[in-house]
Amino acid sequence: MDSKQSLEEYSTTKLPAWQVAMMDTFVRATSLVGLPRSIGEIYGCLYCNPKPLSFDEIQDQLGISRGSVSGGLKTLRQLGAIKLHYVPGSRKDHYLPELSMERLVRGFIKDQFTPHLESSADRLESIEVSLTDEQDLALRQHATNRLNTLRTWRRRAEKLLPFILAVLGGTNQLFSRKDKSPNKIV
Amino acid sequence: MDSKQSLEEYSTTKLPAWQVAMMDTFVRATSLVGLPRSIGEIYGCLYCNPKPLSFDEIQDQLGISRGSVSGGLKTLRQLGAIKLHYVPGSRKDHYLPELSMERLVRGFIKDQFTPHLESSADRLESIEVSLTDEQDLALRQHATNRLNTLRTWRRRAEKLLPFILAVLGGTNQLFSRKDKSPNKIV
DNA sequence: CAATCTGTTCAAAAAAACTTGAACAAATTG
DNA sequence: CAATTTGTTCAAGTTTTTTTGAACAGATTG
Repeated sequence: MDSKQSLEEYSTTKLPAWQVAMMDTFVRATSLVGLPRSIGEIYGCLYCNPKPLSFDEIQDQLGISRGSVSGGLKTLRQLGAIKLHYVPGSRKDHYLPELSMERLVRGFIKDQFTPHLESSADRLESIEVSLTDEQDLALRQHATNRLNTLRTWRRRAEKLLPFILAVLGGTNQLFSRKDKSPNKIV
Repeated sequence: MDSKQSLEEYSTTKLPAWQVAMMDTFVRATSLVGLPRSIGEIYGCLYCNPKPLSFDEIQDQLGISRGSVSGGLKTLRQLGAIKLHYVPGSRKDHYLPELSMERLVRGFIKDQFTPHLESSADRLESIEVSLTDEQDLALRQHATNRLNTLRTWRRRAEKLLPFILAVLGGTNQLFSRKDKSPNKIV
């Protein structure tokens, strides 16, 4: 029996064309937002398969290294883009893709954008401080103006995020507001 | 006279701390969206200076190569993030930063996102075609479902863009709609 | 038209990002 | 508890991206 044949062989089962094309879509999307190719491949792989896949099945389908699979799954978990799925009788972890666009985007934003936005608030304040060193008064005034513009930009970016999620989630709750001008945005 | 001293010397005038910090903000922002550091530096440099800068002044302040300045200015022009500013009496090009957040974002989206969105529509159709090769009917059905999900995602992403620009531009025109349900979005 | 000025191009160097796989750790099995 | 299974880590290797600077092209000047 081929029992002890656990060298993955050259594995990499040939995938159907539609799956390759679909995975390509995800690879493009992930590199568009600055994530490595392997992450797009892994998510795409899960997205195409009707059943949850294990670590080994993923590595097998993609033909990439164990290290890449491990790291990719870790990132995807952190982004909330995949979910652990318990499979009775198997010791291995199995994964399913998150299919809600809103949750996918929310995870991405929370992980990749929000931290930057927050730290930038601090950084702008520290610029304000170092501005007191500037001796040239006109220049200092100019810099102050620019700093205020930056603050405005940052505030707007912050306000934008809930909108994006609302539009993507299709919740249509954009208009519930606490203030008195329910039809004004910004 | 020191007339023929046109070797930039070690140039790189020491910049004030606030300018360095402000440029740092832009460098972070540009790498967040996947543009090279030098582009953030150049834009930041223009952003901090009260007067239009020439090629040489930029290179001087930043201490980077002529090639990088040339390439960076080219990209920034293409994104609409800087504007040529004619300076009487000088043969050199001078640049000013675009200061409208809406225009900055619009340029970026138009250049980096829209093309992808458009080509993806075609690509999804070609997946539909290659799907006819799939013999396993259940699998084919599954793939069809997933493909439809992708189409929905793509449509939503497309709808999102005008919203983003509207929020950032502060035009408050989000609610002018042609149909009869003026309070429903998506 | 030779010399200079302004800016671009592109091959090669440097830096950054990604992937690999062998060594490791932890849990489970027999 | 030795052997196996499952997955992680991380140094080294590979690939991709960015930067550099010398050669070039086109204007302008004297």
